[in-house]
Amino acid sequence: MKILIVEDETDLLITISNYLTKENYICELAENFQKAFEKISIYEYDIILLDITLPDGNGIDLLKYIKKKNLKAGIIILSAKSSLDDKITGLDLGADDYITKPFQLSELNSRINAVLRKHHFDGSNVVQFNEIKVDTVSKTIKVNDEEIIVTKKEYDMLLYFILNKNRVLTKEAIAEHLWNDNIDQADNFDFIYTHLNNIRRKIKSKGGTDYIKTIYGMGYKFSDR
Amino acid sequence: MKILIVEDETDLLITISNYLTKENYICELAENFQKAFEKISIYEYDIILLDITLPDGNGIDLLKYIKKKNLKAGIIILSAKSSLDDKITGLDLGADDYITKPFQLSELNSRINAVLRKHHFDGSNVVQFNEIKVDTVSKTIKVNDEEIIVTKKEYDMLLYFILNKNRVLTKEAIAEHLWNDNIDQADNFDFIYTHLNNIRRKIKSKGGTDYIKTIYGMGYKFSDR
DNA sequence: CAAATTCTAAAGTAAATCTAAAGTTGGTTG
DNA sequence: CAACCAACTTTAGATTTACTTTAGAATTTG
Repeated sequence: MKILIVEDETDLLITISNYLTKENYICELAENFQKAFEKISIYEYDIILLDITLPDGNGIDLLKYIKKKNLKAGIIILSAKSSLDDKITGLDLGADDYITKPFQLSELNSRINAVLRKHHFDGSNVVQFNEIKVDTVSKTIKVNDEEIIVTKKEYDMLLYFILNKNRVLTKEAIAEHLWNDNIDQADNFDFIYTHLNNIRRKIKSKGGTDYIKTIYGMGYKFSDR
Repeated sequence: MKILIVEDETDLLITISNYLTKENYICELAENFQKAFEKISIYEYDIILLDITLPDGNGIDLLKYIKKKNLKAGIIILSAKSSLDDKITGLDLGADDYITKPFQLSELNSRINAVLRKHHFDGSNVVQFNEIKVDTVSKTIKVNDEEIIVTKKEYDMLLYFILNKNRVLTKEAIAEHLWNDNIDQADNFDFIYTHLNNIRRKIKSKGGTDYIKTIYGMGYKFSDR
């Protein structure tokens, strides 16, 4: 899961990023309006953490822009004061949750989980596709009710496939979602092959179907047919 | 075990905290409604000691909030007078016990123990997982009926694992539960490794099984399988 | 201040991730 | 349709990251 953190206090920005990275999220950082705007225009995120007060603009405007562009990201507002006005404005404009600084990182984490559940997982903790079940709390995967032991990257990749079933995903899209932007974009993405192969092997080992169809020259499609 | 003490008389607050810290509880303090509310929204506690009369609000409202959020903390009300009304209201709203000021600290301690026993330990003083027995009164641990000598941190950590068996606990979650909030969140939690290693070594020394499974990149899970 | 506990740091080990290269398949073109 | 190239698959192993273990420094406790 990929998160954009928009926050002008650099210390807090780094603290949040370190914590969420340890919790196995892919994090990208924006310390002002301008950078946040650029990133939002270019990349897709699952969650955006949005500080309202930025040195060069207002987070509310970013929120409006996100909603206008109809982006699928869940939005959690970070606000310095428990200002009821800001809170109401934010939630009215379509933010999914609101957290008042200072906050405990574990609290942020559980709110992120709640928003992800609501937004991307149809309200459940388990994302299922036929005989494959992904438990997003214990971060485990079962095939025909037998657990397969997967690494973080394998887990992320399989979840990304299932959440984007029936859509062709290019290697570039996969790389963009599973790695943050300090990876060299000009590189070839051959390392994806290795992870893909591991997932396919592990699913087959429990008698699962290989739903990951190779679309030659295009990418991959996770699908029944 | 982690305790939140909500009490506006600073002297009493400090006195209780000092005493309970010596009794090996992790204590956090809130001297008004606002702070207590913030802490309750953010952290998990095993016990909350709740003064009803606060300068900026009513403890009963906090109690309602705790019950509404369905928090697992046991609640003991501290009340200045033996006001029967407050007592009945508190217990009706789901408080677990009630103690009237002034009280003996040892009396408070035994009430805390009783609530913990009822709430977390299924009514018993001994929490058991196969060949491992934790006696929560004498705070001793037996493996195959032989005592292992553990330090406070080791005792707390093992009890936390057993009470959260079959759940993956991240290093962050462990740190949050076993240390109070003056620990620097940005830090790495490498010191956990040392305590963990000590627990594993001591359990093995009496022929016990190492139920603490390492989930690489995720955390630890105390489990049979 | 002596002893025990807790934390820090560093060396050792294991696992995950990435790289590279050999093998295979599919599509294109003469 | 045969030959070739590009894209994908698979495997081995190099690199990086995460965890384990140990020793000892710093802190707390009696």
